[in-house]
Amino acid sequence: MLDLDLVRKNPELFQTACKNKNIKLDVAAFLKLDEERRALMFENQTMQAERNAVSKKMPTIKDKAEKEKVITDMKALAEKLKTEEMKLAALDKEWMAMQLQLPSVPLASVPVGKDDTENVELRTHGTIPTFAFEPKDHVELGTALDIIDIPRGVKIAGSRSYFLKGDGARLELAVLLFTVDSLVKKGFTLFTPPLMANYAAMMGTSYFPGGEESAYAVGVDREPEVGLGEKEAKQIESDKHYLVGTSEVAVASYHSGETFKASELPKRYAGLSNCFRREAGTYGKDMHGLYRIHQFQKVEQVILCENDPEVSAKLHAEILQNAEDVLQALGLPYRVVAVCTGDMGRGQVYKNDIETWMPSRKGYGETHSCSTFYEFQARRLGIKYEDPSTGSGQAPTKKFVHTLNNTCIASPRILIPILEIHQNQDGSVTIPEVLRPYMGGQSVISPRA
RNA sequence: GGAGAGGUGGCCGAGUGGUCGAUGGCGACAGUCUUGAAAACUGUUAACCCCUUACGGGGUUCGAGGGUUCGAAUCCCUCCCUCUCCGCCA
Repeated sequence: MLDLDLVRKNPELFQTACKNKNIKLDVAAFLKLDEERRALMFENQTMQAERNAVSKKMPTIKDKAEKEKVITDMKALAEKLKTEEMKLAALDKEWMAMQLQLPSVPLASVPVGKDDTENVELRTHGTIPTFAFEPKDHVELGTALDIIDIPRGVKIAGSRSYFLKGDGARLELAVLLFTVDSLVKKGFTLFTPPLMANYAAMMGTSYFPGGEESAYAVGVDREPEVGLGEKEAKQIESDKHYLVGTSEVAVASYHSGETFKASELPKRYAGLSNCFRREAGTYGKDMHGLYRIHQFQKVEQVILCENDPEVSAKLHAEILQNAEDVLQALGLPYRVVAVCTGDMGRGQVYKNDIETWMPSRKGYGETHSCSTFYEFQARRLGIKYEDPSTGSGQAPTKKFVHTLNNTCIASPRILIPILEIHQNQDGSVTIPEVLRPYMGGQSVISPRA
């Protein structure tokens, strides 16, 4: 939820943000509803005030006849209040649904565009490799090396599933651990968070409403046991949890409802987790290999900081650099793009993607996503801090923190460029030097004899 | 899975139908005293929302949601969560 006062005073600002972010919302219609709601609230509160006043007097009324009359009157009032409250509840529901659609306003520097084709390249790093031989793609390489097994993954878990095997699984762990260590050295606190989250966390991080189709829901009726019939498992509404698509959901929610002292900020957090994505609506897209799959592992950076655009901008640059440091250490060429309005989320005010060169795609593929939210998530999550700049004497003003997050590494997608770029003519893959300590000193993955 | 206990303000903990947003304690903040500190004493200490330019007024919140009632922290129902013991288990 946004600062509604801001929306009320600058409707056109938010209408433009809706347009640029491809969000279908009539801000004027929302504000009209907002006004109706407030008017009805005022009416109801006036009735409630009367009821309360009379209730307070009630014990002092001794006269029987008078008491009878008051009770009769109050009965009528209670009746009326009840119907009005039902009206308000209906209005509230509609209001909340619209309110959650409201986007944050992108910074002025964000390019306006309709989708990822209109993202703007900011800079590139590294040299795009050329091969003296016909390079293989990661699936060919991985299959020949017996480190990736997609057909059997599909056999067990359906399309977009895979096994990493042997040195492939070890390579993944090595990349993750190397990344974790690099962040820990920079002062980040590592988390292994819950992989299941409730609605509040999904909503608080602004994945819901809107992203329900992308998340797996768990909390199923156990009755239709396997083998007893193909009756569809029913989801128990009250017991429902969602498999997280990123540890950001849990890590950013970690402090929900809490208030920091300013001296405790910023928080530099890193989450290591499996990530689950239904990839609904991507049928037929990126079907080859390990690019777009349902389950992966990711090291995510999450920052909570003061409500100051300069501070969060600085931290945005910092976590972007952290990811770049990892890519550079792995010897992977990449580029950084400014994500345009149409390709950014509802809550984000600024976003960069890092795209890593993938020979088999003959282009850059998205591997990282670095977002600044300002207070959008913090408002939903209720994360505040005491602003020290409050004049001395009285209670400090509480402000919402700014939140940011960025991928530091996501696997197996990152294995695509690692395998493809570091492949050798004989089908072996040279392990990047920084990963070797995590693989017992091994320097190359070779075909088995 | 079986049995039991419990969820009240920043924390602890009273409160079982009515002037209760809630006694008391702790903590925090401010002041008095003190060279300073401690102690002692005094005072102030919730969040969110609505009306109002403001002063101020009002509403909601005692795990959540429903119900009974003129009136609910208190009675009834459902759910969620926490804790203890037993069982099972990585």
